[in-house]
Amino acid sequence: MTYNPKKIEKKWQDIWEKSGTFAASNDKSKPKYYALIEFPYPSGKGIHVGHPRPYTALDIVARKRRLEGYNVLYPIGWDAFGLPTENYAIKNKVHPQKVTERNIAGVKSQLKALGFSFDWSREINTTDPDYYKWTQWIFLKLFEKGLAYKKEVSINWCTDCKVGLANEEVVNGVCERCSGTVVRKRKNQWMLKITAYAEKLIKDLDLVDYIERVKVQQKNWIGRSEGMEVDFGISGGQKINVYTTRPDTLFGATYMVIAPEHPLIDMLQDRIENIDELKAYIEKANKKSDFERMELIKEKTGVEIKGLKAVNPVNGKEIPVFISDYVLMSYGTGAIMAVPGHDTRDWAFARKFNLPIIEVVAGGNIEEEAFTDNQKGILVNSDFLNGLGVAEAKEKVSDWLEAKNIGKRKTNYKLRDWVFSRQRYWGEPIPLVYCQKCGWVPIPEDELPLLLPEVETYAPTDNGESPLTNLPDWVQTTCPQCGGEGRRETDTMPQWAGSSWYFLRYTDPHNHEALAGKENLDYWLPVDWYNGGMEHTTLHLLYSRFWHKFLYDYGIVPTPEPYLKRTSHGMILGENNEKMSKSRGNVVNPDEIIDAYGADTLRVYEMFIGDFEKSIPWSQNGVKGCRKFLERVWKLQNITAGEDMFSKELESNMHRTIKKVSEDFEHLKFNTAIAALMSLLNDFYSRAKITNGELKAFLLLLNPVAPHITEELWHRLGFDGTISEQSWPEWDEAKTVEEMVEIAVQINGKVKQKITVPLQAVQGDIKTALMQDEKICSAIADKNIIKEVYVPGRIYNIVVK
RNA sequence: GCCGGAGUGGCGGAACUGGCAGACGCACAGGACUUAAAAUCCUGCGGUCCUAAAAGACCGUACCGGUUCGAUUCCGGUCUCCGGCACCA
Repeated sequence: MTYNPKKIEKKWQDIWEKSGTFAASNDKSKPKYYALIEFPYPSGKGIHVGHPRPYTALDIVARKRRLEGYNVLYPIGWDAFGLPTENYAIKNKVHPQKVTERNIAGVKSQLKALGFSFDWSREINTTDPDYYKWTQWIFLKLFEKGLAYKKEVSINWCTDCKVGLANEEVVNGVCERCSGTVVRKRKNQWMLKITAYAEKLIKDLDLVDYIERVKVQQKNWIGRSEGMEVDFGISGGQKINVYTTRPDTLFGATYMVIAPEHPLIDMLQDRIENIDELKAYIEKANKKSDFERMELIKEKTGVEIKGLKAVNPVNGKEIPVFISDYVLMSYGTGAIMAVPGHDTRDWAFARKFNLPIIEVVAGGNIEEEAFTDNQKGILVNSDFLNGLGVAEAKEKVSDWLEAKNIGKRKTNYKLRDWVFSRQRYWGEPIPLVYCQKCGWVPIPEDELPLLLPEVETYAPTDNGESPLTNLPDWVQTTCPQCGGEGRRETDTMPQWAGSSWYFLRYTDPHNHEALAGKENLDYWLPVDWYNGGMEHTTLHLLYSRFWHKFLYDYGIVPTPEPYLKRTSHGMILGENNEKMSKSRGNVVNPDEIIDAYGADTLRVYEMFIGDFEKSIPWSQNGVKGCRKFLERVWKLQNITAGEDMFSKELESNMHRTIKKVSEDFEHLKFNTAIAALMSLLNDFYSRAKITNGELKAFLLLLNPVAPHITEELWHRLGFDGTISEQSWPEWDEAKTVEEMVEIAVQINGKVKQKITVPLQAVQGDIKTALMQDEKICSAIADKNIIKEVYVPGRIYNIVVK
């Protein structure tokens, strides 16, 4: 009779598994619901208590949906390529596949002990050739459409991992994974043209229900801006094309700046008088790492290009041209017109180099700082623009420039193409062959998957090439197109590849003919609810939306967006309020909590701990409190219960709680849902007797959070079947209110008395009652009533003087 | 610097659409049970003042001000913390 979670949890997990309780059905007549969590990386250290938080949240949603009659897909798999496994393999000389298998087994048993209602029959693994065959296949489709291309680019190079990194993987100028120094390195890399989808990736955010901060962060990352490209002529021929979002300030352009890498310098070097000085500056700028560049932000540097003058097209004035590394080659045209009066950076540069600062938008004090407000200002010193506001001036000057054919409107994005090559072993091989005659040629589809070959050492070569280059027999091949000599690509794909489409595979995980069958994709997509970490907003979430959009345009998937709804959870911190990590020694392992208190306790605690969207420190005492709650739930089997209805006394509380829990589960408010269940339980224990109907409803409401104990009690109380095959309780709105309500009586807004009145009472009734109340009468005795406010069911406020 | 989000008891946190601030839980204190402890159950628990006690009064949701019969909630300003971006023209 004592509550022994160890016994009952294992028991029900076995029953669920044997009877396939949570397997998604292929019966497509039922309405579907697709709930998704970010599939875990199988780490050798296993999971900590932070991982189950989002899994439990969507497990609640999935279980509730099943009780509501949906055919639910709640799948799980492994995002198993990646550096930690590879580094372990290098160090211990084990095949990463072996390491991966071992790690998966470990994490799998941890997850199984938590009793999630995953459909394990659809388990996938990104390192499984049957899976990565389709990752490679998608890459070939991208290549076919010209969205994958190889280019020598300056990439972020981690000197420790010896690997190229995407911009998204560089955090504060250092490597996201190992905190190693990141330098710029020129390398031939495969790139994916995510920029081709920049516009759609912003616009289609209107089609989806993502929490606002995710949308905002994605928009900022893509960084759309509208402006103009304008030509400035150069004395002696040639022109410089600049990009600006403030064409209205054209009359205030007093100099120009081009990026150190700008091709114009090479092109015009004969006409440049101080070419040596420029070259010295360029070399210095090149050598700066990103980190140094950031450090030096405050101090502007640059060199004037002697021998060249530019001409401002609106007024024909000659202005000097500089090179400076505050202008980036990778954005816009790599050249700017500088308007020191109305741009902070130009202002600082102009001050340092003693360049004229002209006010063309009145409203600030350009002696003190640049005036950048584009709402309030009025144009001055600007000929035909004088007197206009910034917005009108922009329009007018843009039309003027376009009419004269010296400028055109242009939209730019901060988003860059995705560096897709990694010089590492543990990733999907890129299925292309280089042929002298034919260039890059895809290997035939029927030869996919291109398997990762066996190698002796998994470490990259000293000059930073993939270890696959050490396999001449593998690298040497024939060109699939002409049959001549060919060399295989030795770079592999980044970890983000496999996770960019995994949710598609879940709909049909064993398909050998396609990444998933059309009828399955049509039925299951889009994902109805996807929960994941904020840290993936500009990485995985953006990448997978890009791939999905591409596949949509290709006609493979039925929806323009992969995920209908996206939410995000807060981290669970260590008890010392710091991020959980081995080095801080504050990691809590779920196994220990399950062993000491049970999986249901852990689940309840993680949902009750606080606001789901906020980070929160772990508290061992809080866990104990949740165990205590379940102990009290367990004792419900001793309580005397009668018929199947709700009793008169509890009726409105029952309906209110059903409503609250049902709604709270939909809005990530798991903490208040559980609080409501605790209150209801307290109410149960304050009664002499409760009914079976009340017991059943309570167990059903608690079931998604604490599935094992509720199954067991359902069984012990002799109710029919298992709880998992029941229906979610319904509430009657009319019955959620009490007949008698307590209202607060205020004098001048301060509560002086409380009275209980029928809900339907009108103001007159209450006034009559109040006039008989001693306290109220004495409080207003010698005063005049100025006003009375009655809010039915809430307050009655008497204003006196 | 820019863009988001947040500041409520000793702690985690509640509070509908402007309507009784502090639900629910933790910690703590007192009591019951016990040889004892644990567990369990009951009671109390924002602050200050007043009272023998009860009752009561005032203050209180980061800070300053405003709107309102009434503000944690709305408006203006300030401060602090967290997350993201960071020379993107």
